[in-house]
Amino acid sequence: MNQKDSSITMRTVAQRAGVSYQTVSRVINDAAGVAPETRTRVLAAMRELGYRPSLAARSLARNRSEIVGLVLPSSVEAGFASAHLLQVVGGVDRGVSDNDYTTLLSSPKESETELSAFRRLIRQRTVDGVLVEASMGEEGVKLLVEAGYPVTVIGHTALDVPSVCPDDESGAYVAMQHLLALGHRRIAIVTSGEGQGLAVRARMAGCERALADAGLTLDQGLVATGNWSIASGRAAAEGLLDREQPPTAYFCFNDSMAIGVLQLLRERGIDVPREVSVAGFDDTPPAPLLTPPLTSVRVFSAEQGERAARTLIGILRGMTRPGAPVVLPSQLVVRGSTAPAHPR
Amino acid sequence: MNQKDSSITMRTVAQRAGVSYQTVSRVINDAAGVAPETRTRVLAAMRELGYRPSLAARSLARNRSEIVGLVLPSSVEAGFASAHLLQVVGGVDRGVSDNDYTTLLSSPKESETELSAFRRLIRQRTVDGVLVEASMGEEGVKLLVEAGYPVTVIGHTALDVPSVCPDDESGAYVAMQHLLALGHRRIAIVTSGEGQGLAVRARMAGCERALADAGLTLDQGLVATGNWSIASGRAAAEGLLDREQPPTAYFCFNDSMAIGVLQLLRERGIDVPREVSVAGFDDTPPAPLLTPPLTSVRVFSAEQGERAARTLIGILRGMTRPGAPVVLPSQLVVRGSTAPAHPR
DNA sequence: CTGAAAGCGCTTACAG
DNA sequence: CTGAAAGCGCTTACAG
Repeated sequence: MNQKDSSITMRTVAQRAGVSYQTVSRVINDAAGVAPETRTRVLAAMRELGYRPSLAARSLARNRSEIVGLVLPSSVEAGFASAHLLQVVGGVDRGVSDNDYTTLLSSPKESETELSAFRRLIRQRTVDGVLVEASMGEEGVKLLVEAGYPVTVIGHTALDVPSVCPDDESGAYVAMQHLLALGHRRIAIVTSGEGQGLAVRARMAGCERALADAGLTLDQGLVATGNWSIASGRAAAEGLLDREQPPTAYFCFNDSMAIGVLQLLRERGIDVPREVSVAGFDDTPPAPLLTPPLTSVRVFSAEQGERAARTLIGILRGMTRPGAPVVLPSQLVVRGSTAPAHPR
Repeated sequence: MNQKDSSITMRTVAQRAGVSYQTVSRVINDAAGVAPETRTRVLAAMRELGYRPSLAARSLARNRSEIVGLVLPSSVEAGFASAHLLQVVGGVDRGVSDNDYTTLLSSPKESETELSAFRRLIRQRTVDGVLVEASMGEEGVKLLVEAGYPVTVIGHTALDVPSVCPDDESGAYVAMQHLLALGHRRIAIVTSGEGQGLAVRARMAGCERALADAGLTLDQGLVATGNWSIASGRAAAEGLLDREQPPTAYFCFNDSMAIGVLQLLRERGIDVPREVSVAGFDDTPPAPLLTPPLTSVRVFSAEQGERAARTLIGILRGMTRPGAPVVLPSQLVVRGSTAPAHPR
């Protein structure tokens, strides 16, 4: 039997319960003013018939769908980011479905610009609001806002829309403090010039605060700029090793660049962590598997997604006012790649 | 201006174009029998007004939504699988949106059973068909089929539903052949007893075929059974090392177990690949980063998702008959963890 | 080739 | 507390 298009509608239920179908609607929507006895009868009829309301009809009548869009970068070249993105997806879906909403996916087609994912969502008119992963950029967010959609960003944004982001500043602060506490004084910072500008700035601020707390200031000569890739981490290390006084520790703003640093140090015969310490950021799945296992800053991606979903739905329901960014704590995971500074 | 609930409906467009709104409908649906001149006028009106049809209304009237569901395991503990799953998501979304469908996500809430993801989808009645990732199991697929939904499985299934799966048999065959060609004769196989039964069987069959081609047969004493985890890989290696004639190579049915094997061999001071070779399966992101980089069998997850999406939509459109499983080729990626057998 | 009618399955005021 | 009416924005036969 094909239950799917079984024409068990509100009418069927109403007949069986001996009421009008409007009353069935009331029961479904928990509207006040239904006699308890009637309600019971209707609920029984619904159960017996296996009635399931049509979302399409409901959406049409109410002018909302209880579906939220989720815009993500295309996964094709996600690489390491995959763990983060998938956690975000999982967290979002949890937050969304716990609130009896549903998640509609939208990522850009390869053949099109990144904005296509946003345009498709707008064109379809099927979602009530949209969650946007920060690396999708801000143009699309603007389009959504102009089109009248409530939006929540998962990650950092400079726009005036609600967002849920990790505490990059204190994550970097704690990592830097860790290296300082191990006695390191020449700590290289491997940052990136591409994308994620706000996160980079926050991390840098955390570094400077830790240095300041230790009575030090940032030595620009120890700052190298990569592009998040392993290769750029290698290049950064290569440049820094040429210094008269090479660093005794490297703090990289993501794990990939830390991996590049580790690779180059190994090739140069420099032992980590005995001679030099290395720390990363993001705590990606490979981190614990490297040789040595990588000390890194963990961000809670699933929690970010879930909080963002709850925030958005709160706004959709008129229960929350859009407010300041929600900042979730990050956490330093200490592993074998960091150790006390080599006594000179 | 809030474009979202702008009441630009078919009526508005019709007025502007000076036709009835049914004619607008015809134009939108590319129905035959509209005067070219009229069509042009309607299209112009649509563009000028920025008209976007309501998916909800259309779904209600046509009794289909052009939305497909995607059921995935919850990502909370996905770990390495995350790369595979995210690739699947990306591939699915590509295949789906290229066909002007949309992807609705459904993964089980933590608090509920795995079946909840399926039940929610069925209850909501909002999708036309469903894509199911194989690790979700077969119970849910049965529920969907009973409820009348066309289903396509991404991965292996014993059920009689369309599916798209990797060629595990030939992947394992090629990996085994690679080890044999390197001169290995005592090759341990580290398999798993949990889940993925069909994939395991296919991989085992591939191993046996490679052995047979080399005039050998499978030595059951060299088969160890883990549970996909790193720890179980370690345990497997530990057991095998105790043999009088320990293996000279390990072929593990996933990368995690291969990582466990690598870890244990290192602790025992056994050099990979000089003394012993190790190969994995799945080619997860950490594989190239290990010490030594891991030889592994790559499966094309994004392609699986995309093909599955196209298959399902073909069926929904009545253009494809559900047929035999689509089998996508796998590929051996040779890296530093495999080398010629140590001459005795 | 185009218009008028009926209906998809709900919700939302409006009476009573 | 419950029913009858109108409408959400489309599609689908049915006339002409």
